[in-house]
Amino acid sequence: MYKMEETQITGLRNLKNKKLYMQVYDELRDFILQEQLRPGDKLPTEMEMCANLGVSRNVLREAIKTLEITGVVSSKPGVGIVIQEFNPDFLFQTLFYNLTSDSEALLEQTMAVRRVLELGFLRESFTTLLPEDIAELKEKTAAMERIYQQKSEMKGYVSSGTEFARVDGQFHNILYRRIENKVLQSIIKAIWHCDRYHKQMFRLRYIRETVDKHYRIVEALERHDWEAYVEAMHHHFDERYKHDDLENENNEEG
Amino acid sequence: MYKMEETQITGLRNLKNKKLYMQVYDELRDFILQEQLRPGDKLPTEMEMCANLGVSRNVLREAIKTLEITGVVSSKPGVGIVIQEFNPDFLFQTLFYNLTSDSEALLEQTMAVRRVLELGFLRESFTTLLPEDIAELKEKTAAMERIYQQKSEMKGYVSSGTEFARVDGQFHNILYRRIENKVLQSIIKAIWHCDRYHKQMFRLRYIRETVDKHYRIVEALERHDWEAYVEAMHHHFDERYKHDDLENENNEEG
DNA sequence: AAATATTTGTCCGTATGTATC
DNA sequence: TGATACATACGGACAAATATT
Repeated sequence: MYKMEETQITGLRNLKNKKLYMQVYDELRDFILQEQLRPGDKLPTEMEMCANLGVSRNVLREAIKTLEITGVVSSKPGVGIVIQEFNPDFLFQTLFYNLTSDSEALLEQTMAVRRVLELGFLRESFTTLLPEDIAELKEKTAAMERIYQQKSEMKGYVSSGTEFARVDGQFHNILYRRIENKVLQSIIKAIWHCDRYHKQMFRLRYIRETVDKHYRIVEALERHDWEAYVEAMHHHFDERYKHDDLENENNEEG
Repeated sequence: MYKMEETQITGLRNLKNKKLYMQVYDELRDFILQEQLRPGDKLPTEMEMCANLGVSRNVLREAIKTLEITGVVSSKPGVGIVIQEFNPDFLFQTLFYNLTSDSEALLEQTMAVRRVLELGFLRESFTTLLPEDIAELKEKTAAMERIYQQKSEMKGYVSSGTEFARVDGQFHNILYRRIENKVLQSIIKAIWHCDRYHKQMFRLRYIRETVDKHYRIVEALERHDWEAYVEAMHHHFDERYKHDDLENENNEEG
């Protein structure tokens, strides 16, 4: 069936300063890669792997459970250990977990990366966007406008900041979704998740400006005007964090 | 000292469909958040936590080891389990791990992201680099040259492709390490981890060209010539995947 | 400097529950 | 129904690393 011996580093304990369960974890990931295991495929049984790697059941399980908790595999009694479809849930979850705990700086660093990425793929975005995408972008901008109206009238009773961030995320997702690049899309998606936690998101003035910026982007795209698109996108990012003065208009929702 | 009882869900086994080590993992993360543990703070000892949570040491360790492998804590014999500074390395590593296991195309998509990121932060790289960094870059290039020499003489018996990738990764890490952006650094690090699996890495001609490109980059930096640096970096990335013709010079090592 | 206590690292054995045939 | 294969969970034991006295 599976021959772990081939890809196995003979003598796992060669790197003696590294802990065993770490080595086993690395080994297992390499094994999955090198055997090109696909979702649905099964790993050897625990006992087999213990024998092949020459480690105890405990050590192996500490590695396997890490794979399971991070979503790489799923193990069931009586069945075995099955490779799972890639699921970014764990990534996002831990990213927020860490970003929310402290470090405002990290959030800004993340935004700097986002800026470079989006601007770097601007031309590809422009050339791959379809008319239906632009229509959808217009729709999303309208949705943003509605959220703004609700917030300004009802003083934040109805729609939350995270709702606005969600639509904002969808907008940028549309911009880059025609580009055949899962990595780019994953990162943009992940970064959007962080964005939800940005305090700016709950300020009325920030929302107003963001909506306007998106109008400008959509207009440029509708005219199919490359220069204007570039300018609108730069405006979108470069003006974003200029307003450090606090307003305290809308501080509902934590 | 630490009072785990307060944040503990009384009766951990209430959610009977969920596996114990999963529950413990969630429990521990909540505990860290709720107690507001900062980097350097210690968790209770394994035995204490076993008692508080009412689980065996094995189950607890499966959760703890997940926290350790994902970089949340670090455990040492005689010391205990210490909260670590947030480090997104693991997240991006698993992100790219999943993406590269999908298909060949994704590897190129990853490189496209890398190109945009590195070129996007080029100016910041240039302005933050110190003389000692440039010296180190020169050193790394010399190391690459040595690997090339070994490979061309011994036909791949000595140094592996992954060894070359490692040095290449170090080179690019140096370029961007002075920029205060952990996210950027993590992505770059993660990407060269993927690079190890790129088939090009085992081709002699590719290595030769790569070494020359790095020479060019170092020279531009030594002259402190911004224009030349930009050109050298563009050359580095844009020429990278032009040679799709196979040579089969050096196909050792899987 | 040396002995001792503390804490994690690693291994073993056993019983239980679940899926498959 | 029974038998088998497999993961889940528990407990005990000793080794190794570190801290403390």
